[in-house]
Amino acid sequence: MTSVESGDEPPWNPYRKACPTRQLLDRIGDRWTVLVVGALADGPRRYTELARRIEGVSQKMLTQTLRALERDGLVVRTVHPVIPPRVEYELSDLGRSLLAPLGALERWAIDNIADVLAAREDYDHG
Amino acid sequence: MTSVESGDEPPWNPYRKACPTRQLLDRIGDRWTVLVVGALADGPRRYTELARRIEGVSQKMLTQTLRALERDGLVVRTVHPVIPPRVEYELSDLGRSLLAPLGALERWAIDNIADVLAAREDYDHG
DNA sequence: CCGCATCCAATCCGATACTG
DNA sequence: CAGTATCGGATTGGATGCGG
Repeated sequence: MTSVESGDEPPWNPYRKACPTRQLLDRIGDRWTVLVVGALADGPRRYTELARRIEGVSQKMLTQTLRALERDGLVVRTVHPVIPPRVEYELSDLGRSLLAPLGALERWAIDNIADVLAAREDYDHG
Repeated sequence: MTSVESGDEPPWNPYRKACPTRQLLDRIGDRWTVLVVGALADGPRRYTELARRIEGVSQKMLTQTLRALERDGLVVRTVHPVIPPRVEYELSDLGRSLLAPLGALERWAIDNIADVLAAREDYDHG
């Protein structure tokens, strides 16, 4: 239990649990968050639309992910009081501002996936 | 740069399991990968040095994360045959190229964490 | 149409003990 | 110093059924 943590470390130190980067990573780290944000990039979508568009997501995880995004102010949920219910989700300004860094990551993935797969092949066989 | 397509869908569709973005997210999605990469940003580090620097990581997870990064060609592991053993880890060129998009994400986190926390507060109390 | 509740299997991960 | 091996609690997440 030797605490290396000196009580006055800067809050952005990524090794502290309360740091922004850590919190963001905890949010986008899960399997679905980034996919949902991406699916909302083009504009508002209905619940069923998202479920159909994001291959493999279960109702449970889609709902859970949308709630978490809504809670963090990244997604706005609008309920239209009609029958049958119509619920639309769209990115907030904050949510849209996340698209740029996410896009950079996607760009990296596309540009470098071949190298990564090749390295994996080498590692497993060599 | 060869594509990894299988079937008729485009390889960059993030909803396909084999897509680069999905694979990258699976890699950086876990709790420790990004922290380890960050801890190696300044140069080579020894195993124990990393363990000490990354607060809260267990031996098991540190080793596991380093192996995964090595397998993907993002980290280079060098064993110096001396007693006691000396093992150094450092980012490869590929690994270093990941620092930019990761940095963009970190900047977003720092710039927007306050808004996220405020939204959370609203959601929980309102 | 939207989404919550429950069950349950799979996985993750920290703790602990041991090794060259 | 730099790991490996194993156990068990905690978490994740899919499947299913129900409710507004």
